[in-house]
Amino acid sequence: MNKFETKYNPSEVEEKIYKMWEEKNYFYVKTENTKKKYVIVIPPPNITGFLHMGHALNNTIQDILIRWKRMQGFNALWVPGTDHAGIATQNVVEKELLKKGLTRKQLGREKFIEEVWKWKEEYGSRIIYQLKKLGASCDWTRIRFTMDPMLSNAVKECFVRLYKKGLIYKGKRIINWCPRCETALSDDEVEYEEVNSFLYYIKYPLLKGGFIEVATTRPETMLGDTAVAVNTKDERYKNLIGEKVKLPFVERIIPIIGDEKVEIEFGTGAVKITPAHDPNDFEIGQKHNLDFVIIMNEEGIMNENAGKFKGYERFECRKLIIEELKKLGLLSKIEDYTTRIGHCYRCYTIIEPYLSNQWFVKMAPLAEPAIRVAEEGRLKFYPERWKKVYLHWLYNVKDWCISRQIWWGHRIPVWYCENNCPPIVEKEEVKVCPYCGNKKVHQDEDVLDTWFSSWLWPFSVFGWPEKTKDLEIFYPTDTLVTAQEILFFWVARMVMAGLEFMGEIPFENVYIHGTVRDETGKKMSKSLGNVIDPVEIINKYGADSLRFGLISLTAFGQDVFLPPDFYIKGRNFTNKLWNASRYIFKKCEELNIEKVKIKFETKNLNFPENWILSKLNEIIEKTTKSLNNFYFNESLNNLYDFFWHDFCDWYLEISKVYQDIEYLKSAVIPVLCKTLITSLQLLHPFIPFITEQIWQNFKNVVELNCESIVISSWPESEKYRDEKSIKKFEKIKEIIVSIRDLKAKFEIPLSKNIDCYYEGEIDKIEENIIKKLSGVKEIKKFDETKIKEKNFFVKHLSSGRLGISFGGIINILKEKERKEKELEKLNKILKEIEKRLNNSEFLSKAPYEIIEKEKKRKEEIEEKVKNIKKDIEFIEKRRE
RNA sequence: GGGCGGUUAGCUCAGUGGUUAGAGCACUACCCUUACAAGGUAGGGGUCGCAGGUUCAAGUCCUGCACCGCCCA
Repeated sequence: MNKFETKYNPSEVEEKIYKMWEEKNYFYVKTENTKKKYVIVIPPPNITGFLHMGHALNNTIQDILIRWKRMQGFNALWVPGTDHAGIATQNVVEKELLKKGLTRKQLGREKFIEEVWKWKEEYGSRIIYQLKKLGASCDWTRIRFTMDPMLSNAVKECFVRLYKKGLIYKGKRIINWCPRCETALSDDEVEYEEVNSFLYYIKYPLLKGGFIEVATTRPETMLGDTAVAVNTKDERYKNLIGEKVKLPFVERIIPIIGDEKVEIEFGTGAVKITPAHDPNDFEIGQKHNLDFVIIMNEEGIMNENAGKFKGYERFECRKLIIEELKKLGLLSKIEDYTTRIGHCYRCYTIIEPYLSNQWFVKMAPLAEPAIRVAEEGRLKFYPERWKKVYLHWLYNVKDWCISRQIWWGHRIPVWYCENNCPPIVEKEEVKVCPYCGNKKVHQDEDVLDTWFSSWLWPFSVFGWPEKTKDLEIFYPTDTLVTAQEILFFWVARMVMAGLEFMGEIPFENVYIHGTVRDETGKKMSKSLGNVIDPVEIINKYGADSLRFGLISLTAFGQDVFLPPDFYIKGRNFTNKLWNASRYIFKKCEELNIEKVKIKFETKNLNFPENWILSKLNEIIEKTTKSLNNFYFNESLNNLYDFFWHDFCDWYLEISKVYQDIEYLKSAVIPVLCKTLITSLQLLHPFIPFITEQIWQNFKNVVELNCESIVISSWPESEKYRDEKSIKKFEKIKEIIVSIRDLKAKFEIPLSKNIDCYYEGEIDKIEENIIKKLSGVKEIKKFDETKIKEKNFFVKHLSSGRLGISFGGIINILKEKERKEKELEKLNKILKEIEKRLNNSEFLSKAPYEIIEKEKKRKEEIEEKVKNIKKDIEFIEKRRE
């Protein structure tokens, strides 16, 4: 027989077990249609990333689903992969280069991209290996990267198709520009933050003499003003519409225009219009045919249009302008003002609204079907409230800016001919202009937004646009597990792409889990220094402890505030699981049973066996039900209670009572093993490593018919419930707890065997159990004459009087107080029940079962009250 | 400004209208009982944010308010 280590060593076991799983290929899924499939595609982590708590939660949930479905007999496929994360990765590599004193521009495009690939090969899979540490049961043979040739092909195909459909266009628009990354960003990639700023009131000289005063938060943009606008209805300014203003510094003559979009209440009611540096002004500029003057370069440095301010950085320029305006007497006042400022989501630099020629996806036609599938309920959200958020975004969706002025990413598949022919949009490289035959063609310099590849993920991973077998069998996928942060970036766009290119939603269920925060509710971030590193926890306490803690604390779709010691519950539980298993294992060995059968008849079993088997069936049903509803914490916490309390505290202890070797061999050991093995299976999706290790240890002892728990069958309820045994168990439980309670009150150690006296009927089995579990030498027939003895104490139970002789001293006053408190509480409840039962409306409106329940409750509580009164009476007599 | 979530034990959180509102950690007392001291036994600790309302019945549903957090404009 194999050995069962005394101590469970997670770090050692977990590594070994994961290796075994990989060697056995359990996570590999054949491309075949013979079984029902269940597919999840991973939200591909960024190649620059390290595993953090958010990933840990996200991937644990996916692993639970996949392991559970695999055990249920599904062809359960979890596709892993990573995302090339254009801007983020480029930033990281640029920083590395800077250490060597190099910039990407010095290196040139080709060399730089080589460097990024090198970096990717070296570090880009870190996070994937960390997922293995977590226990993620992905099919690693299907690992994908958004820049793999296959996925790049999908990106090109998508671009070309949308272009030909007229859904991709190039246009001069105001976009969000990051002057540090030197690229355009989509609206979703901008993070807004409220800041305390100032509102500057500036006097603009009128050509005819006098001034018009405008208010702005960004005075430096005045250099690019091409109009001043007032509301057409604003009586103060009506007569000024059509007049001219001479712009200070650049001396441009600009008109005063009227537009109903101008807010009369804001500032002075007159606003400066900078069409090349503000989205609202851009619209007004287009409408009124204004000039568009760009005043800074791509790095945020003022250009020649800024006149004497050329060469100054934008915020430095602001300071200078204010100084100059003051000197000229044109700055009338500065007010405090809170405003929201956009920041780059990758480097947090303040975004510059910037007029630029970029590629866009026309979103409205794509959004329409994506709206419909959610409205019709074909696409389901868990929790459902996210549906509203998703729809709101889609109802108001704006065109998506997809070109990025960086080098790392999918280069835009568009070529331009020197002869000003129309753009050539092709998947393959274009060498000759198809319009004029000119060989002088060049490809667009820009690359595509990373999300332009991610939105194809659920089918690009299977080889789309090729009609692969994988694509046919595994698309659409089943469940997407993600965090709320990328609902728009990613989820909504995947739905659009899925419907557009595959004609079907990419997944049926979207489970959105909460954000992991620290214990004060802040997001975990390196800069705040409040991160709990999951890898560190895994190394110290094991992935199972980490997973247990995370899942147990994360309620359905709720954010979780993680205390630093959140893993303790899991660590303690795995310890318990290990030791209970070890005990059962040793018992099997001791009894020298060839191989324990865990399939057996429930006839001829005693009540404790029937009771725990009834409980086992109950927990199977509960767990499956909770998992079906994505109630992960509920299922895990129920399993915890069942295993620790019902099984270990009660059944396992009861099993130690039996002396009858035959019954032990034929009933007790099989019941122990069956309950343990089934529990392991139910727990396996949550804590895969330890359950597998125990399974392996038991393989030679119990008839398991399966070499690994990973591929064992999910337990099915046998619908077994033995009410008589449950009642019997409740009876002895009351007796045992009462004796323990009395012993505690008298400060008698539980281990010290005493005699007790009991009035009710008990059989031999019950008697033995009570004796062992409450530390009683003998249970004697209740003796009336004993009551008068000074060291005899009585408690009134529902099944009869219980008495013990004691040697110590009880604080009888305190005990009486406690009883009276309990009595008071029960009386209060009793009154409420009586009130309810006397209420004719309750009797006529409440369901029958509830009324019956209340009646039963009343009887039970009355019984308890009666017994407590007797207890009090007894204590009072004793005092005399 | 619009929307969403939260407010339950000292802390972190469960609680899907119907028993006396639960768990883990922390706390108190006793116990090294041959699976487990990362344990066992027994316990203490709550006007469920506030104010109304609906209902036979509200921690749970509705309205308002307060505070915390998030999203969108």
